[in-house]
Amino acid sequence: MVSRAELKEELIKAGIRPSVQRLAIFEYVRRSCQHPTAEVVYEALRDELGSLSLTTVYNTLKLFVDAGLIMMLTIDDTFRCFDGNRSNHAHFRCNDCGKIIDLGMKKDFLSMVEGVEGLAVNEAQLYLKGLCGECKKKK
Amino acid sequence: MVSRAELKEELIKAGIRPSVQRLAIFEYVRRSCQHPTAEVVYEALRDELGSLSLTTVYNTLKLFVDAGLIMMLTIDDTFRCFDGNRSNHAHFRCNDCGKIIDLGMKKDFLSMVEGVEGLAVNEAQLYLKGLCGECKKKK
DNA sequence: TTCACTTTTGAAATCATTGCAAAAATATAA
DNA sequence: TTATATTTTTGCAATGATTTCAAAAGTGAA
Repeated sequence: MVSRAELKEELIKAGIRPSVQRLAIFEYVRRSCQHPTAEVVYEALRDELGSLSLTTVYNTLKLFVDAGLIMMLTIDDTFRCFDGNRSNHAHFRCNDCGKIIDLGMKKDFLSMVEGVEGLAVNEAQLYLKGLCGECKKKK
Repeated sequence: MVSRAELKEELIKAGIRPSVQRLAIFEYVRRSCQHPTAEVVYEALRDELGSLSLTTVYNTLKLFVDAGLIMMLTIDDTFRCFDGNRSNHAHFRCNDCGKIIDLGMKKDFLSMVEGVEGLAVNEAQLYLKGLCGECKKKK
């Protein structure tokens, strides 16, 4: 697991001062295997930090996204969630239980897209939707 | 171009009664080469129809999405827009001018994703973001 | 310590979307 | 046709995630 010191270093490298709140939020999102919303991050850290403002969580997550440290997912149109996993991966959302699953993705998947010449692509998100294994069985 | 009669037939086949509003909204989204929001559809059709409610536009677009007739895009996290193009395609959004561009996509792009076994995938959206040709030049 | 700058905070505002119940339109039955 | 049932549309109010804003707290430099 990535140490807190390494995460701190990473923030500094990105030109972000590692305040207590920022480091805690960064750590939480990076280590989470779920895909937390701002609200979830807030609920999880408010006690640990003694005090925390939801506004800070929103601002900080936006700061990280702009710096390219984490990703914002819009796979579910009713809420935004965040992903600290920086490997090349796709996302699957179950339409029944709402679960979001990470899926591996080959590096050259952009070769599947026609017409990218002339565009400067610097972010790619592949969203798959349907039924997960368990929900498929239930039906 | 698809005729109005064909569009009407398509609604009926999907089990949707082709009211005046529904047909107009369906026609608009299907024929648009842009990716209109509910608001844009509303502004475009309110005069043509004499009267129209924004609520109707929202309800109707949802109806079409649920029936699989059109797609809802969440590529821009600040608004939802709709796409009546039913070919297999990806979307690129320019971070500078906000333009959304359709890109062709090969049919077997799912072969690039690992771990889809066991999942029933029935929708896929590939979102690319970056700078379009014009905005790249400007910089 | 003082000063300038950055970060956090909470309350209020925003705004896209939805809920709801009445009105209008349309289909069905008699 | 007329009466009745069902579907669709409408406008307004409510919702709720996200942002704005200005004040308070924290931090680093001199």
